[in-house]
Amino acid sequence: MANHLDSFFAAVSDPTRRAVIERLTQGPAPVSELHAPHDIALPTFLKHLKVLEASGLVRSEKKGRVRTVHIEAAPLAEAESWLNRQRRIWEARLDRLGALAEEIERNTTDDQ
Amino acid sequence: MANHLDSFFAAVSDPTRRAVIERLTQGPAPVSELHAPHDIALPTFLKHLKVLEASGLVRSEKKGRVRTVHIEAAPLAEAESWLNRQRRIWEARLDRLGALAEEIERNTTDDQ
DNA sequence: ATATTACCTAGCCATATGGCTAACCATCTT
DNA sequence: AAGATGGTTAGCCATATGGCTAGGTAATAT
Repeated sequence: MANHLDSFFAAVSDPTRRAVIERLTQGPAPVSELHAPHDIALPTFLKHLKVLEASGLVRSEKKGRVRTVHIEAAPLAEAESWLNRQRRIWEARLDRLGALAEEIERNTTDDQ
Repeated sequence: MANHLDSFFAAVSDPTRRAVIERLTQGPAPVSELHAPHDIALPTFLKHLKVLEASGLVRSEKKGRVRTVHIEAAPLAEAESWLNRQRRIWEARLDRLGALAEEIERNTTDDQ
């Protein structure tokens, strides 16, 4: 039952990891470059990368001594789709409520 | 710097809490009804509700002894927007890459 | 007046998370 | 061959998270 969404949303709930994602939308980058702007120790940063990779949001290959990381679009789209679905259901319900309110309004007016 | 997105994504990274959200898109509900389908103790469930409420995804009012919970749309839209933005940037980059590839293709063909 | 219902608080427990340092490869550079 | 660079592993620590039980309180139903 453990959903993709679990690990995706968890991955993206951390500001450091979101920053990495934002950087990676601009194109792939080696670990050291991704690490540079963040004021935390490298091993700590590597943990974040592992979380991202485990969630499927990111992949990486090592060539020589440098590991290059790139973003993976599918999980992003999946999460977006879930949010979109929820919002649409919610809005549809609001519409029905609106229609109901109008109807009540009409009836009430008729009755008077 | 602590972003709204932090607590939102964290809130939504748990399957129990996502289920609650899904239920609430259908309309408001009292705590006991929200709790019913989940096989966990009430106090545990209440913690989940607190997380949701702290993230701004949900609000509730108590009347008599029953507390009614309803969903709040704004944070949902905000998160969706972040995801959407990332995906669009990423896709735009792919398009540029595609154009570049085409151009290279053209030049290579011309040169031969 | 009592019992039931609906929720809340407190407190315990195990595991997960995000941070660190220290030490260790492995690959380039010089 | 030595040194510097880029990444990795191991292990420690504090706090957060998700679960539980036990024991409230306040409102309604009998």
